[in-house]
Amino acid sequence: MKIKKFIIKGKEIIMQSAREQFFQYLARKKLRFTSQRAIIFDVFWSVDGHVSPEELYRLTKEKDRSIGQATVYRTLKLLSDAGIAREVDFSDGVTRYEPYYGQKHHDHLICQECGKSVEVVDPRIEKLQEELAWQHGFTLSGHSMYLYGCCSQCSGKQA
Amino acid sequence: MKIKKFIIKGKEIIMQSAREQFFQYLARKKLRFTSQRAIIFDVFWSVDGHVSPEELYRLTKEKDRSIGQATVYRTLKLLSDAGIAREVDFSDGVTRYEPYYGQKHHDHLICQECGKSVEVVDPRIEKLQEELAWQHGFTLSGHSMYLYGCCSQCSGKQA
DNA sequence: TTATTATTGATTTTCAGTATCAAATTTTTT
DNA sequence: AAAAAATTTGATACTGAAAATCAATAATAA
Repeated sequence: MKIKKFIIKGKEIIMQSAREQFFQYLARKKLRFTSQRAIIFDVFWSVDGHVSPEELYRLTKEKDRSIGQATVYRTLKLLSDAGIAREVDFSDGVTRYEPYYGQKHHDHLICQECGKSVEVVDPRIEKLQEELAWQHGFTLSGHSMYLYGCCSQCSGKQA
Repeated sequence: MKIKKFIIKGKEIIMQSAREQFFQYLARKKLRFTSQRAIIFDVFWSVDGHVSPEELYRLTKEKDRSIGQATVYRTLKLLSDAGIAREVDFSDGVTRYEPYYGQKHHDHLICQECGKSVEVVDPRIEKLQEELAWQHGFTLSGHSMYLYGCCSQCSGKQA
C-alpha cells in the first residue's frame, strides 16, 4: 500500500514536471501551449509503454473528436524535440514513441514470437559503448540497442 | 603487397562461398538460381558497404536493362533470409542492405554531422548482451546496436 | 506432351509520414 | 480597440518505400 501510494505520488510529480518541461520548451521556442497540445500530451503521458502515432490519434479522439492526426504527428515531434518523448523503432514500419522519464534511458529486449518487449539497461554496456566510440575518435551523443530473441514463455511452448 | 594479395584472394574465396551459399539456400527451399538472381547477387556483392534497394536497382540495370525493381526487392529479401545480406537501418526511412561476410557481425558507429558510418564490434559488449537477455529469461537470437555521435573530423571543424 | 510449380516485370495498392493551405486563433503593434 | 503579424489547426493531397497482384514465361516433374 505504502509503496503504491508512493509510486503514484511520484508519477504525479514527474507528470507535473514533464508538462512544465513541455511548456518551458514551447515558451523558449516562442510556440504556444494550445489546448490540443495539452490534450495530446496528457493522453500520451497517461499511456504506459510505447504508442504509435495512429494509436495515440485514436486515443486522443476519445477526449476530443475534433483533433486531427496531423496535429498528433506534429505534437509527437515536438515532445521528442523537447526531450519528453523518445522514438522507438521495432523495425516493423511504424515509429513508436514512449514517455521519457527524466534521464532514465533504456534499451529494448524483444521477443520475436509474441512481440513482448522488456526495457533493459546495463551500465556496463553503456560504459563500453562510450569507450568503443572513443577509440574511434567519436564523441557519443546517444545510441539505440535492440536485443532480439525468444522469451521464456514462448520457449516453453515450443518445446 | 603480400597482405593485399592475400586479402584479395581471401575476398574471392568468400565470394565463391557466398554465391555457393545462396545457391544452396535456394536449392534447400526448392527455389531457382535464375540469371536475374545471379546478376543481382553479383552486383550486390561487388559493392562494398551498404546499398539501398533503389541504388542496387540502378546499378543492376547497368548490367541488365530488363530487370525490374520488384525483383531486386525480392532478391534482397532472399539474400537476407539466406544469411548473406544483412538489413541495416539508419532510421532515415530507407532500409539498406550490406553483405554479411561469414559470421563476422558488427554494429554501427554513425556521425550525425557528416553521415559517415564505421563498423565496430566489441566482444565484451556482445557477452554482456547475452548475459542481460539471459537474466530476463530470453534466448538471444540477434541484436542491433547503433551508436550516434560526432566524429573527430567534424568535432574539429566545429571548434 | 502435359501438368505443375516457380519467376518475372509491370502495374497497382498500401500505408506511414509530410507538405500544403485556407481558416481560425492568438499575440503584438499601432 | 482595431489592425497587422505570427502561429496553429484540420482537412486534404502528396510522397516515397515496400508489398501485393497478375498475366506472361520459364523451368521442372509426371
